[in-house]
Amino acid sequence: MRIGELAQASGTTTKTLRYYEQAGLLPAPERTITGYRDYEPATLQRLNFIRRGQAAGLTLAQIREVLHVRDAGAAPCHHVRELLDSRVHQLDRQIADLQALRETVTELRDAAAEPDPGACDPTAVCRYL
Amino acid sequence: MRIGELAQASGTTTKTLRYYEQAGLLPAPERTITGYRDYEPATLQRLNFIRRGQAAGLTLAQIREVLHVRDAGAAPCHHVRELLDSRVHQLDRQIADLQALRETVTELRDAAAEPDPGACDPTAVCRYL
DNA sequence: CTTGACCTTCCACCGCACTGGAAGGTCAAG
DNA sequence: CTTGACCTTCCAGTGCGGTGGAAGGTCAAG
Repeated sequence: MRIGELAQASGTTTKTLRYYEQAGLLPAPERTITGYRDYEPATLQRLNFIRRGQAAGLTLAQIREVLHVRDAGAAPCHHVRELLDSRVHQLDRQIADLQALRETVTELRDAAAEPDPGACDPTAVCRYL
Repeated sequence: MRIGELAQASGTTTKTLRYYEQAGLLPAPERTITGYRDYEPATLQRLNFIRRGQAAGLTLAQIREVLHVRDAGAAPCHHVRELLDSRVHQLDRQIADLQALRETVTELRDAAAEPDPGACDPTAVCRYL
């Protein structure tokens, strides 16, 4: 299958597929006599895996590593579990940070909700931030 | 005050101060005869404002706009309130998204917690993701 | 007078995941 | 034979908030 077909089938673009190849996420496919990339249908599974990994918030570098474990013939289950686990912890930290920030910003906003411009110090920028 | 002093006083770097000037966050300061930047002490307030804005998760572009309103002689309170308000909504969305993602990733992780590599389809990448 | 810390400008680069565009080759339909 | 869709490579740019480094000028202390 040609790159355009694969792009359409996987819901991405030809640009992205070439980029993935260059980034080591997709193996270099066979070529036709005239140099066109000729993908195996199984590449679609690989792309779906990449998409699921991205949906879980993994980076392409992390996904690439899993794929390489797989390509080396090993089952990447353990590696995947570790990645997902550290991702959960990272999400917990991010959520907590954002919630704390939300508190702070809400307080600032409420203080600024009924602004009294006359009370502002003209030498300061804004007393509500 | 010279750029190094201001950097130290504000807890940033000379690089960043020059960058802020180029980015329109700091006005071009006076220069000494030999070309050194010579800042007014009030610049420190401005930098603190920038830092508070960043801490609230505002972008430099947003902060710059507030500063420009201020520089034009107006009180930016109203503008600041709108920014903070939209930031709160943005944070709410981000938090909700991350929480949903955390659910999904946790489920995937738990499914992978006791992996059974033998049950894996060797043609797929990993049945746990 | 020299040393070392400080300052200047300018240009390029970081990560991340692409995206755009130029210049040229290939293929199938009409 | 031409047209237009598709493909190739290569180089460069996006956004964000800086950071690194080179080449050169300035200043105060010893």
